[in-house]
Amino acid sequence: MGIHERKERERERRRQQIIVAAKRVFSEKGFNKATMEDIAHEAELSPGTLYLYFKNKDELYASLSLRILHYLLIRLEHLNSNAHSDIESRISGLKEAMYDVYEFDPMILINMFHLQSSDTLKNLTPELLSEIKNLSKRSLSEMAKLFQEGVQQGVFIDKHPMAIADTFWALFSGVILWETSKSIINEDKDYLRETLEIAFEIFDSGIKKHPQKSKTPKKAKTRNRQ
Amino acid sequence: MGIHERKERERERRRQQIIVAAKRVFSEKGFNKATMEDIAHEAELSPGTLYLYFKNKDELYASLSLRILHYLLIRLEHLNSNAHSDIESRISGLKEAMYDVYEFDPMILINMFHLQSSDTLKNLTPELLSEIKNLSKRSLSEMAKLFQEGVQQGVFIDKHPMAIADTFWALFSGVILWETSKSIINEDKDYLRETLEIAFEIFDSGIKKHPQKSKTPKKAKTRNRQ
Amino acid sequence: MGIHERKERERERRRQQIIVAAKRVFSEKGFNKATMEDIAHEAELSPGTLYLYFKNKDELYASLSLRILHYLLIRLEHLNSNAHSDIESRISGLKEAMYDVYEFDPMILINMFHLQSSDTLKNLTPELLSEIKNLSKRSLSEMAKLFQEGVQQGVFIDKHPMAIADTFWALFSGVILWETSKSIINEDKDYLRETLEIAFEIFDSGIKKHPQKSKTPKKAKTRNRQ
Amino acid sequence: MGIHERKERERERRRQQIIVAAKRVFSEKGFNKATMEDIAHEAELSPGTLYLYFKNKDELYASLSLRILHYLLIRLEHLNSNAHSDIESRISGLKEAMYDVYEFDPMILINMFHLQSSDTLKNLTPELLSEIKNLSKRSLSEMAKLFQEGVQQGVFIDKHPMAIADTFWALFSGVILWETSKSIINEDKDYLRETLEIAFEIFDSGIKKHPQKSKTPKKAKTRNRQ
DNA sequence: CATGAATGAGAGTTCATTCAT
DNA sequence: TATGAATGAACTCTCATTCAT
Repeated sequence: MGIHERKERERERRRQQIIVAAKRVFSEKGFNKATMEDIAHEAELSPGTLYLYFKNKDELYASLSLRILHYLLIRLEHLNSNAHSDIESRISGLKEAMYDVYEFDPMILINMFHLQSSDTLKNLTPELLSEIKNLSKRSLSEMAKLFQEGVQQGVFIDKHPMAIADTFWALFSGVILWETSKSIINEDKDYLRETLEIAFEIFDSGIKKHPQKSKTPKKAKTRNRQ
Repeated sequence: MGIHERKERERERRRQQIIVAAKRVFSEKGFNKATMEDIAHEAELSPGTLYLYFKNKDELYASLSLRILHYLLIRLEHLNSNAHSDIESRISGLKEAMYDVYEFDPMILINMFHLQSSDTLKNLTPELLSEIKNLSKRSLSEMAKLFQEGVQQGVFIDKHPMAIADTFWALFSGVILWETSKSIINEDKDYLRETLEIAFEIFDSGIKKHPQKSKTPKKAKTRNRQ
Repeated sequence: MGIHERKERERERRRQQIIVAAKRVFSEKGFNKATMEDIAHEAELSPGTLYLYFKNKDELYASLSLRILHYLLIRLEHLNSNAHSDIESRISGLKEAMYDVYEFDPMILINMFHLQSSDTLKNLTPELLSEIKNLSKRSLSEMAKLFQEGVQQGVFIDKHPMAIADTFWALFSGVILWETSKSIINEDKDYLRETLEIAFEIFDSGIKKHPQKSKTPKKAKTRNRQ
Repeated sequence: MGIHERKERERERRRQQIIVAAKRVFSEKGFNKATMEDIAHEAELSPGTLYLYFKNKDELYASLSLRILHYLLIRLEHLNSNAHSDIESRISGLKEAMYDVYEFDPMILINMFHLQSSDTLKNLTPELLSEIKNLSKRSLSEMAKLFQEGVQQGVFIDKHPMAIADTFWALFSGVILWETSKSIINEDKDYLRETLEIAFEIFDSGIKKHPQKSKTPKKAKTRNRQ
């Protein structure tokens, strides 16, 4: 009993040890140029050992994303479980969660965005792939649930909540990738935080119903043009 | 003189021939698994010849982005040159331009977004890198110019136009990457177009000034600053 | 004393357990692709345990042959111990023994033929190697003994009995290897049995003295020529 | 024209250069322990170059057999083309051919016998595999043709010529493998030649019809069946 | 300018073997 | 004695790049 649990714990610790090393190496050398031997060396293990815990390099690479996806999901679930709070404060909770997800591990988050829409995705074990899919889907659903409430309350624009969630997620990932890209090129000040705030502000305002405007103003304007 | 120009033209034609081949191969095999030999074969040239026109694989890879960046810039400049049109229709022209940029070459556009924030960026010749930087910056500036007008006219929220442009670009790239990612995983219907439309709608509405709502407390704050 | 014997017996039982497992794995995966871990798993033991009973993989591999060599030797000794039977029926007993050796374990027999004239042979412990040598030699000697009788009785051709035994053994192994090879390539009907029978028939007839023929006909011919 | 032929010739020369090196390395290190790098080094080429001429190690390994199979086939065809000679002398020509095949390249011949009935066979390109199959089949057929004549003339026993050919080939390969094996183990005198001669003698005599002997009981039996 | 054969470093991965428990 | 996690050397094979022609 105890012995089995201890083994299990140690196994998990080793996995973490490897993941931590992989993160360091990936950050340092870039995701493509890091070798399994580098990671093994960083983890103070032998190359062969890595394969006892991860099927191959891609799986190790992808596993990095799992933790952050888990974290994201937990935060979002927590957000939805506190059902009492009003929509405004929950949206602001959502944004806070996103900041925290970014802080949780910037490198890995970016890595995860890269992972999406790359060939790597296709080489994963079905299990890992479906775990990633599942976590993503559930996280997006949690977001959608949140937006749905606003839509039902008539506060948000009348769009499919899932589409709003997709937009939100796309905006978040887009800002992070683009600002990271800029700071790599320019190596000067990092505008990530500011841009993210502005982006969220625009998004916030954009999903709200603005009675006399939005579509209506267009008509009004159009009328004016005549 | 004439002879020099002809040479120059032929040289440029060869480059294009290679770029076209590279695009085909990258689209087919995925960007990582395409080999220089594949590309040479597709271009009906020998591998060695590729190196007469591109310093290395990364440069060829990155060069693909240049064409699309050029196209983007031209569209945006054109948009701003027709200075008479009102802000609304110019924003809608901007969106149209983005759709066209996507249609221009989806694979390469995604590739370009990947290129951003990847190691590849660091291995480029300074010339190529600065050309990419330059084109990006100019495109973003063109967008900013457009938003700035709205801000000045008091139609758009009172944010730095460059930040709005960054947000817009981030949203655009984020939606494309995320929807592509979803369609790779699920292989079912592609929601790219729909999500992009909703995203733009939200963005549109979000950058507009909506006097009586939501931001009221912030306005208070703003007022205080004065 | 008793305790020592019991230990010895248990040790031997474990060895057999491993050998049985090894046989199964080798048959299934082919001799090269079977791993020590596969075998350990099949034997429901850990990889490390295998090394308590066999010095290394080659030794385990070679040990499989020992059993079949033992079996062969016993059969041959039995054949020679029943000294009363006539030469014809003993030869037919020999052939029967060979069939049975094949049936005893086809995979291992083929494996054994491969083992001969391979590098593996050189990596064995001197003990194991000499045991194999010894068993082979004794088996061949038993065969030779049998042929010798025929030679002494003037029924068989006047050749060194050991050479006849070598020929017999070579014929036997050659047919098995060649027919196996054919059936691997063609995957159609297996002619092993038929070819083996014909081969034995030819051999039978070939080692008999045929007074007026064989060498004599040549002389006859020669005479005719004169 | 000339340029193409020259290239072709040079390509063939390189192939031979590699094959020669492979032969040397295989002989020295044993077929399993020889590495591609060893072979490349021996051929004074780089490892990568080997893969320009052979798909993989197995194919290189198997290609060694092709030359000897070619040689065998040519010898046998030549034997059958001289149709005038009597059966006796043609059989003796066959034996001579076998000796020469052995002399042609002992190592490779043994290698070829090993190749048969091994997993390697299954990993070859279909082309190479079918070339090997084809050459083997044709060689065996040539032998069969030869035996068939003897059968038709009533000089040889009344068996299917293909079965006789199989037996002959099995005997030949069996003797070589067994005698090689013995000489590896004992490192004393090599009896290959002697055993091969005796084996052929026995085979010769064994396939002849010997009217009044040996088979008489069987004939009796046959008669009884009628 | 174009070729394409040759390069050779280096990658991911496997697996026989060891050894602390 | 048995374990099985860890080892790490060694393997095959790839491919961006070069250079003699």
